[in-house]
Amino acid sequence: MARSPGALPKIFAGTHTKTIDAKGRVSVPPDFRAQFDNPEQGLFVMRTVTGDKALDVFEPEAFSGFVSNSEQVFSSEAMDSAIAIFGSAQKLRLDREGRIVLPAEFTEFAEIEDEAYFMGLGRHFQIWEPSRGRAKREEAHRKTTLNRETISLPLAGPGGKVS
Amino acid sequence: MARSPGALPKIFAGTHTKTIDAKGRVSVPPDFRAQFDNPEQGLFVMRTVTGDKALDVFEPEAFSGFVSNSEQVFSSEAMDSAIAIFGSAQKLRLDREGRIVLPAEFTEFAEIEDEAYFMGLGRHFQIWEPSRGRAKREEAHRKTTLNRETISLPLAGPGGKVS
DNA sequence: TGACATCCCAAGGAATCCCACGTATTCCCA
DNA sequence: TGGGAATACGTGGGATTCCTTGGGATGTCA
Repeated sequence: MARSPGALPKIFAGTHTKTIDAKGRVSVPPDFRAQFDNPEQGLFVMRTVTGDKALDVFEPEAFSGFVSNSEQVFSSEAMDSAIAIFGSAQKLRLDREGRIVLPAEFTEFAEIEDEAYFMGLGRHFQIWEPSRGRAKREEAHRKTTLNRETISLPLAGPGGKVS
Repeated sequence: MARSPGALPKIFAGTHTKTIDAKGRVSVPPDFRAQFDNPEQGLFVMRTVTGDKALDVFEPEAFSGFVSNSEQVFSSEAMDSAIAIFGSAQKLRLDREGRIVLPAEFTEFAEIEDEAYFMGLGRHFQIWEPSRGRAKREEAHRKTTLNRETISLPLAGPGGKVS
């Protein structure tokens, strides 16, 4: 779905805490839903590979970017990343109210119980157990403050648009 | 089979454990079946060549890609690959309920008994003996977490290279 | 003709979808 | 600036669909 020229790229930003009901359903934050190109095509959820107990969530279009990189079916290295990515990912559909059901596999991995913490990360977002997610956010803010001189943040202005 | 421009590529993702009944039948996960272009054309199953005790499963369309890659019939290397791939591959049909019967040759190779562990890998998927498959997945996740800095994960999203 | 494999049909269970209500927020107008 | 109304959001439950599992019937090969 090509964006019209000049339009702003989608951005997932901010954090939202949502409760999980008895059936395991969670409302995806409206702010995030508004960014989806095709809400009816669902979302891909996977366990992060950063060592955190969190879940990465992508739109299908973004997630499909992983496919091209794993063409070499018979290389063990490519196999490992393919298993880590696709083996742990699942496509979730949203109901009419914009809710998803997190499979037990994911809630167990992220140690999520009755609340989910949504955290926007620009092109995609994550889901955390609330206290863990909040702690991560504070820590990241502290680290970035300390290292601000050495890391390069592409804070380019409106001129630096995405390809 | 050219996909219409802009359409999303099919993706096999996630893992599913399925029981094998007394007749040797296994339900292919609905998530996977939904991806098939032509379910009535069956699937190609082969033993992996990665050293794992697992089975690779392809759609006919994807599997036919191996044919062009093995044109040089008279090189001994190509011969070996051709034998490894086509010699061990078998076409399986799905019944009306989406079940397949795994020939003894395959269940013996993968040491599968009464349960099959389906693991999506993007363009195709694999079948494992459950405990072995789960272990593989955990190991792959661990390795990928450790090596995430050196391997290229296109976390950039759609803006990255596919304009 | 017998044994085996494959196909077809039926029923139970579980997950999903859809609809309706209560609440909170926002927008508009006085 | 305050109040009222309309909209959007969250929540819960009921109904429907899908999936799984098992068994029987048909066709095939030895």
